[in-house]
Amino acid sequence: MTYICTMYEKKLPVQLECGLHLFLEVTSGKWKVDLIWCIHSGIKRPAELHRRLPKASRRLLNTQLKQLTDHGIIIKTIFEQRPQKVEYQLTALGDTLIPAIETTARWGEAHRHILEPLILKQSPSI
Amino acid sequence: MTYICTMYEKKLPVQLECGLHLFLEVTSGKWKVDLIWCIHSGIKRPAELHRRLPKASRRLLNTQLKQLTDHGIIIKTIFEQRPQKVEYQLTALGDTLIPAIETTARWGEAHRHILEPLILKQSPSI
DNA sequence: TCAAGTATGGCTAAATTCAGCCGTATCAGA
DNA sequence: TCTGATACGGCTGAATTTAGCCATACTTGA
Repeated sequence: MTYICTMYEKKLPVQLECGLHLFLEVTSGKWKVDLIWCIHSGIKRPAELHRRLPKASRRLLNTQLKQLTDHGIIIKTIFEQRPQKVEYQLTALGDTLIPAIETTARWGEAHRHILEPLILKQSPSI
Repeated sequence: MTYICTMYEKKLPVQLECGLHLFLEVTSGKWKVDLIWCIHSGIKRPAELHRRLPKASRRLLNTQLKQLTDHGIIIKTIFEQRPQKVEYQLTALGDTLIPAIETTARWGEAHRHILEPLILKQSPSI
């Protein structure tokens, strides 16, 4: 078995019946939505994205940027100048994702006062 | 360390800055959206839900139903008759989730023709 | 009594995602 | 030449989620 770039060959089938599964397949990943949002906001370069999301490891950001690229959400442009320069931007498909993200984000904000304590409870002790 | 019901005590902090993280925190889970949708459609009892989602193990369905309950999305009613009977239904909060789910599902369906081949590619071989 | 339906959870291992260390390469400026 | 900036990915192990086997307890009907 040969892997590229720490990518994992899926052994269990992916669920794609419902459109929402497609949405989750694209957006699930610790920093993916943040990356989409940053790029949408004009933050284009890898180092710049990492400065904006300092809690993420550069390693994982690269991995997820690669996945978003593979899923057609963003596009990577490599400027073959010296020194090398890279920029990401949303594709047309990525642009269509923005309103959907805004909808779910508004839902979360509207119910944050209820959700936050419930999520943080997570009953760790007995 | 004592756990209940195979629940896992989280060791890494949860991200809740953005409202979308709240949405994902609630909906991420292999069968959660399906469960929400089935319950929304009037399928209320555990065995009935399992028949509708035969590819899911009853074990995992129970776990995710418990999490949805803990997050205030559904409510569990136990009828103390013989034999015991259980019914789930959406809470008021759960009801508000439906339009958000519909939005993302519509996004997925609208772009399925592009997304599906890209997701299935997942370059497993070199 | 035996099967089959209801409901539930303990347990182990597999699958998957994430964290973090370290190494590579190129280029600019002190 | 040393430092720091750009960019990238191999590798290991921890954290987390999911799969699947098996056991429990109750009730109804054959």
